[in-house]
Amino acid sequence: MPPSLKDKLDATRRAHILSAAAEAFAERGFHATTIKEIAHRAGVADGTIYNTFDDKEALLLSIFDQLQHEMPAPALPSDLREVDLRELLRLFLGAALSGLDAHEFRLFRVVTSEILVNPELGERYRAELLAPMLDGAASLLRAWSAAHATTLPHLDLTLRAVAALVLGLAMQRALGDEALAESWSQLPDTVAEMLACGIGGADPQPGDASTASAPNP
Amino acid sequence: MPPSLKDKLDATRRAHILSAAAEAFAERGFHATTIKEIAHRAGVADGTIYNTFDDKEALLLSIFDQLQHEMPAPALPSDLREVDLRELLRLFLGAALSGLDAHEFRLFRVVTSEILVNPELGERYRAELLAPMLDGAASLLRAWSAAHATTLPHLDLTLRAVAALVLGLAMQRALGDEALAESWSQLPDTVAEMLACGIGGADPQPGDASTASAPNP
Amino acid sequence: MPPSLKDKLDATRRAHILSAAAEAFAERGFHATTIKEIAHRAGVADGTIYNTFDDKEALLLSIFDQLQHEMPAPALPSDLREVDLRELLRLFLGAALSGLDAHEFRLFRVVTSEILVNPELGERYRAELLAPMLDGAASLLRAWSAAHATTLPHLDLTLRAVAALVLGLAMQRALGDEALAESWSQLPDTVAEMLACGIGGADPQPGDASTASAPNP
Amino acid sequence: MPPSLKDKLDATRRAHILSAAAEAFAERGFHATTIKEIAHRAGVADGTIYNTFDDKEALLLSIFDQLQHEMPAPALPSDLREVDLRELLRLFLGAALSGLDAHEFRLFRVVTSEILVNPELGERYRAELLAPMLDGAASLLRAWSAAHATTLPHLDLTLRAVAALVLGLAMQRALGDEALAESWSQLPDTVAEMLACGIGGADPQPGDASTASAPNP
DNA sequence: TATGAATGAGGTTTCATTCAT
DNA sequence: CATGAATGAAACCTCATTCAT
Repeated sequence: MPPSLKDKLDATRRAHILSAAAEAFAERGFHATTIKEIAHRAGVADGTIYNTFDDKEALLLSIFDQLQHEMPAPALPSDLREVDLRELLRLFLGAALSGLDAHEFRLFRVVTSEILVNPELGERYRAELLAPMLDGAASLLRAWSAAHATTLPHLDLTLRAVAALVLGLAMQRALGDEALAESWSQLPDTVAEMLACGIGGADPQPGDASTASAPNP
Repeated sequence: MPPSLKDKLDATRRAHILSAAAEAFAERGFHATTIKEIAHRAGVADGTIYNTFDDKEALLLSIFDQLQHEMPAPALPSDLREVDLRELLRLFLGAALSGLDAHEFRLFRVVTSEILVNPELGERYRAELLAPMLDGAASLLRAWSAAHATTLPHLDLTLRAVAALVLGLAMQRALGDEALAESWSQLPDTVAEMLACGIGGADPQPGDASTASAPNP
Repeated sequence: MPPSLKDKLDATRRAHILSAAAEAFAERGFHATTIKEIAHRAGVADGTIYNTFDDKEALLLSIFDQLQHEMPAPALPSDLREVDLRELLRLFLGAALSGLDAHEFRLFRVVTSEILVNPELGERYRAELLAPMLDGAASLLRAWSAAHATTLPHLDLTLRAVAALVLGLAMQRALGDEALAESWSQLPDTVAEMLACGIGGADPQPGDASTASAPNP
Repeated sequence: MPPSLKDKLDATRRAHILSAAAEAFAERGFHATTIKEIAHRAGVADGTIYNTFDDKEALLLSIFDQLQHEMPAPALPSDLREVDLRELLRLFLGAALSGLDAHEFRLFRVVTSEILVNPELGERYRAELLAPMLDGAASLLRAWSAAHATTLPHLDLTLRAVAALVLGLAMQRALGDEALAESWSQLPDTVAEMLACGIGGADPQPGDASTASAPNP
């Protein structure tokens, strides 16, 4: 059965209110934002919000869902043998960091802030975002290892370190680090190099034979 | 002039209340914790808290101050030529991660949560914790580079990546990652290796100073 | 555009709450009256009051506004040559004193009490009540002087003295002077005579032998 | 038994605290002034005040007492035949108005404000200040009437009108009327003339009793 | 007697949520 | 289904007063 008109109206209303809520939360934080303010931004009455959402907290959870679904997946080649480790990391980091960038970190800030303090949201964050990401990355790395007939030591910690990099960079930027903001788009490349080759390691990318790469001879 | 009795009593009372507040905040978050609850935990009346602290927010700021002052500095050798990059990173990460560990991440969680949403606290965090840490690390790395007659590319980004690792690992652990909790004490070593030599890089430990450089002899 | 239903409901609610507040203030004074008590008297919840009024102080200011708008103006003949000074004063005092009487001095007491101590209200009192009254009286007396081809010395002080009489009589009555309460309606006449003719001065109203005066037969 | 040292110390302490309270009340009003502030101004601890005064309200009552005792009595000639009505009024008004002036109306404001709203204080004001003043003035006027072999009509209302003038002028000045402030010292004379001779009446001074009367022959 | 920290009742105000219209 | 006024619990904070030192 295709979505009825009612369904479509519902979805539109939902999205409309959610967007108003997101804006408000982003500007003033979750606790400082009142339902009245969200309703005003959305151009509806206070009560109307409660027809669509159970709670003020439900708004935050929905925003969280949205964030989660909008997270882009890295665009990987079908044959992992085509990419070296550095490239793999670059693609992975690129997807993660650009996903955050899209929202200008405003929502990241609000959601992260609540995650740390609201057990329910915290658990969902771990179960629905962090764990799948780590799992995905884990199988990706394993597949890559297999394709390249090599082994990566400390796989678990490595994964967490990569996730930590993403989280930590996002936090620093969310806190107003301007240097990061400016070089955000170059980060995947630079950080991938650093991770793949070690700090101070390897000459930069172009025509570099020494690195882990030695891509497609 | 030595601290008078009054000073000592003041300090004790302060610490007592602050500790109650920290506990309460850690358990329930800043916003969900009421003054009444803190007072109850501290075994004093509501009003008593206001004899020592201006505000509920002042409690949080004081906890922040405490965290800041308790942060250990890395124990470095006087001659940087004695350590290779990996060891340097290990010492640095060790200090940072153990500093966080001491508080079981409860306060880290509360403070970080507010940092993201409270502009005043956010700015202080950046100015008083993050920036000094980055600056300290920057001069450390520069001194090390000089001592080893080498150059580290992307110094700024490298620093931020290291800070990101610390922050990001702390966040993951604060969110309940048990694997991280268990291997927390080994992290400095493993992550330092990873950073110095690259993922999948270099053989473990063996007192290798040349490290990541010359990866494929 | 005629007042909408909403406007009318708003006005009714406003008046209802204001009346409860006025009663409560009148009985217990501004500071001793709690919002809870006003709400109880009005038969609404505490919060409801804040939908209509910003503040506890806003209630007082609104009562003040009401007092101000309800002040009656003296009913003067179109041709001032028709009245002598005594009659002019009588009409003026009559308007002022009956205006106060209407409220049984309960509100006068509360408002006056705060006026003396609350700079904002004090200033408004002076600018919106006292000054216009003095100005109005001043032009009235000037017009009367012109119409009667005479001059009144000390015009400013005279005006202030008349205002003082009104204020002072109101205060004494507000403080519970029963003699004043009983003879309130005769005050305009008697005081006008006193002012126009001097204490112990002049025969009663023209051609009237009956009055109390007839001093030294 | 002469006052012991203890009595003297007590009195000094009392006066000291009272003066601090008066200052504070005058600046900020009774309700806005805290015991802490009074104690600070007096250079003592909060608790010390309670060794001398029962209550915060007792401070106000004591200030009231002080005001009352400091009120100067008019300096009358022993033989009332020497003064005409105008001079009598001048002396009376002079005493009352200069008594108020001495305190710059600051205390008048605070005390009056509370009088209107605090039943106990209101009653004391009427019984201890207003009534004696009216009684004194009444017997004075009666004595004067007898001495001059004349009768004053409306004696009660006249008295209240005179008291009203004093109160009302004080209130206007307390509310910031600058014209009044400037001409304060001339008021007794001008107002006495006005009262004795009628508004617009009589030529200045010369002991003229015929006055304003006979305005329209 | 002076001190001033502790007390805790009580005040104002906010705001998520409900529900009659 | 939208509305938005009403609700009232609950929060933060103040401050007169007490009392151990």
